[in-house]
Amino acid sequence: MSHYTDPFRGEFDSLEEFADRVSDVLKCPVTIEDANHRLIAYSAHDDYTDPARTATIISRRVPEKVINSLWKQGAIPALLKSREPVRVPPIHDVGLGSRVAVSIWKNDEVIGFIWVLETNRTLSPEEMEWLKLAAKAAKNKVLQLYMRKNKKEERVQELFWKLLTSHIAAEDEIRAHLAAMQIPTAPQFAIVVFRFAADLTAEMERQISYLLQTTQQLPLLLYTTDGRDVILLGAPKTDQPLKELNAFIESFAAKMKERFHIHDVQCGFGGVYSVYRLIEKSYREALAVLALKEKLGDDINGVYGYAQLGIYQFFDFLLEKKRQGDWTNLALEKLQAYDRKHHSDLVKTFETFFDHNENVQETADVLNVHPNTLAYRLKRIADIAELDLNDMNQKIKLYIDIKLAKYEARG
Amino acid sequence: MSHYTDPFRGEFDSLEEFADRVSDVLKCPVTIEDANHRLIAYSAHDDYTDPARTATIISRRVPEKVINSLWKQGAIPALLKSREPVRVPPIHDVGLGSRVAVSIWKNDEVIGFIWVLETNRTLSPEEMEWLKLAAKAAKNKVLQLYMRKNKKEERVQELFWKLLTSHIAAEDEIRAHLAAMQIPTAPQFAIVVFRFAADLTAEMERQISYLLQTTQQLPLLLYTTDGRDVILLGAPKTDQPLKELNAFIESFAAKMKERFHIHDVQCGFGGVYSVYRLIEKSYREALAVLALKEKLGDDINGVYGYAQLGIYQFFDFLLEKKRQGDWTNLALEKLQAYDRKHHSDLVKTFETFFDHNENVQETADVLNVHPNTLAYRLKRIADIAELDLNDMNQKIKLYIDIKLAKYEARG
DNA sequence: CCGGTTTTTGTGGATTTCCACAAATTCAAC
DNA sequence: GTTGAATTTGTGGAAATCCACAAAAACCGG
Repeated sequence: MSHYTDPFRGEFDSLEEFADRVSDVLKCPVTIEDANHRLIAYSAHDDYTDPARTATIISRRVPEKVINSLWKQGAIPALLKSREPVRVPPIHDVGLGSRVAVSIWKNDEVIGFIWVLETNRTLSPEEMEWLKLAAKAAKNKVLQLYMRKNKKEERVQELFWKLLTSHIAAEDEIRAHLAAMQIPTAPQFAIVVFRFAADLTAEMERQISYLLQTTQQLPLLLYTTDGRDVILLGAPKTDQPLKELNAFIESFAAKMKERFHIHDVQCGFGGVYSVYRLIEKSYREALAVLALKEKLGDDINGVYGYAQLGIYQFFDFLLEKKRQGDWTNLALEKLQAYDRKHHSDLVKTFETFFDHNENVQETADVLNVHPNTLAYRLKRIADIAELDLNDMNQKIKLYIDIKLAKYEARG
Repeated sequence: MSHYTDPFRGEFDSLEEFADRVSDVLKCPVTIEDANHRLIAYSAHDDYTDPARTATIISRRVPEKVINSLWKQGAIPALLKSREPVRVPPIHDVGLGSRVAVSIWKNDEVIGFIWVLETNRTLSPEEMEWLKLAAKAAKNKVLQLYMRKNKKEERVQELFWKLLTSHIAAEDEIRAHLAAMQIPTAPQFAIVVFRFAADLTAEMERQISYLLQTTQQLPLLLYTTDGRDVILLGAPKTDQPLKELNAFIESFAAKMKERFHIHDVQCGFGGVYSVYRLIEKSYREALAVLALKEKLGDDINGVYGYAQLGIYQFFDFLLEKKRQGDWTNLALEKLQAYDRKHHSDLVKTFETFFDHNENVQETADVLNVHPNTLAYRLKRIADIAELDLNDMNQKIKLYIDIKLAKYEARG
């Protein structure tokens, strides 16, 4: 291949025009995506496209399950490593026909992809080389798009921070701002905060941003970072927002781990509200979850939502009162005294029992004792602490005091 | 009987001497008690006494069960009504032989009793008249005793109020004061407060005092009144002080009702402590129980001890926070919204379920529904409120918030 | 009034709890 | 060490819970 045969020389008005040109040259449908698999342009006059391409064009982004399978299959990792074109065999599960892709680079960074759908032909090695040229030719156009986006992004971030810090009080004004920036309104939303082990590097930010952009589980309205935190405004769309948020977090964490080998991610989210004025509150609550996780560790493992913190929501408050003095639980003190004297584990037994929803079997398993042993200990606890095991109220108080004591010891 | 045959004329050095005299005249063992059945004097040279009398002399008070049976049998009510001697047939259950008694009066008030044990003879009508004379003759001596007691009583009350209001801080000083007044120290104690419907009348005070003095279930170290409150310093003697206190209260209230027809008695007691400095705290806690009872009514029926208040202990505190704002429970709000819209009772269902210790059967009975209905509703609650029914923590939070809402509505 | 949804009640069976009692084991104090 | 008390484990049967599924009843919007 000699340089004077480059078919992508010259100027193109738009990336659409460019896509059509590539399509003409290779005689295949062509799609151009940005680094986050959002559709930038696609060739128009194509006779055949597979379901995956159709879905991509309709929703202006690559469906998440397609992205997932391309990660699993290895195509995306390969494209992120090398400038060479990659051929992907058909993946029928997700409606992918056979295709060839190449990544678009700027310096050491991938800023987009060109996908060529091999409808009823296979690209020759020479055509593969042409594709590489196409990727180089696309670079500047894609970059321009980036610049424009970044400028807008900056303004959006500024707005987001104003919302997070309650700088705009009037609901109408907030709505006006959001509309001006083309940010859709949502009937309900919550702030989600991911906290990483260390301050975010540019590399990590790119990876996180990539994951967030490609995730379609939870609509994300806004996004920013702060030190080691990533802050999101998520907008659950079902009437079970907590479940949705939890699922999103789990899957995000899992993907961070398996795709980028980043393990140490904590997460919390605040209350789900429908008034934008409460964004700041949701943010505070998300931070409260993270602060509690730091302290309580195991006790609230797997809990991300402020709403699911349960009694821990007001622990700081109770602790304050406890420190003021006049907060005693004689029952607990007696149990502790007994434990100390007889090297027993009554307090822990009770705590575990409640941690496991008063389920005898489960608790006995966790403690490695016979269920009857557990029953015996509970009766013993009732005697020693003068606790009526049929009185939920008293049991709750003891449980809270046990947790509070732990909390106090740490906090 | 002519007046010049009165065998109890003249002076007696002491009540003991007087008792001996009566015993000589009637040829029977004689016991003199004050209005509260405390032993004042008894005749010495008796050949035979029944177990009840022995016990009375040993412990310097009439055993409670003897008093109880004399109330039931009717002797004491009769003695309180009339100045005539009363004959009591043997009550073997409590070791009482046949005896005759007469009350000692001052104006319209009974200030003591003379008991004559009919060992192996029966008093003749004439002797019965002599007994009446004996009662009259005893009056002044008994009164003197009262005066002395009252003076001491005043000083003791003053001390008690100092303790209740934390006017003496040093433990040693408190002990010294108590010792100076012959008040025994106790390893543990708590303040008990009975609150009546209206300010106490002299009449009621006498009745209450009577009951307290004759009660031997719970050792009472100190006693005073304040408006409609009766304040006690009780000293439980077992290692299950709460049970002891509860039993005492139940029995006190029952006796107030059946003997004096006083129904409207509320009661609360504070924490059980072993340091006198904490008397004031226990008092505050007892008052807190009463205040909560006023507000919560049914919710803490049958609860008297501060320790058994459970979560209500910190309800005032939480309410304060709630009123400051930023206290929301979306789960509860959703349930309430659902209830309003569908005229259902999900919130009440959950509350009742927890009130009854998560017992399905019991709750279903109380709500008059099929157990499966309850199960269905709970599942519904879990869906609507996005509540994990296996997570005690979340359930507790919801329960607290439900109670808190009720509490707020009232308080 | 209809048709569909929600709610209540019913049935049956596997599993779990509850309870009382007994045997085995551990612990502590003398 | 021995002894007695406290603790753990075991057994068995009655009762309760859990679960899935189905029929009946109540409710609601058009």
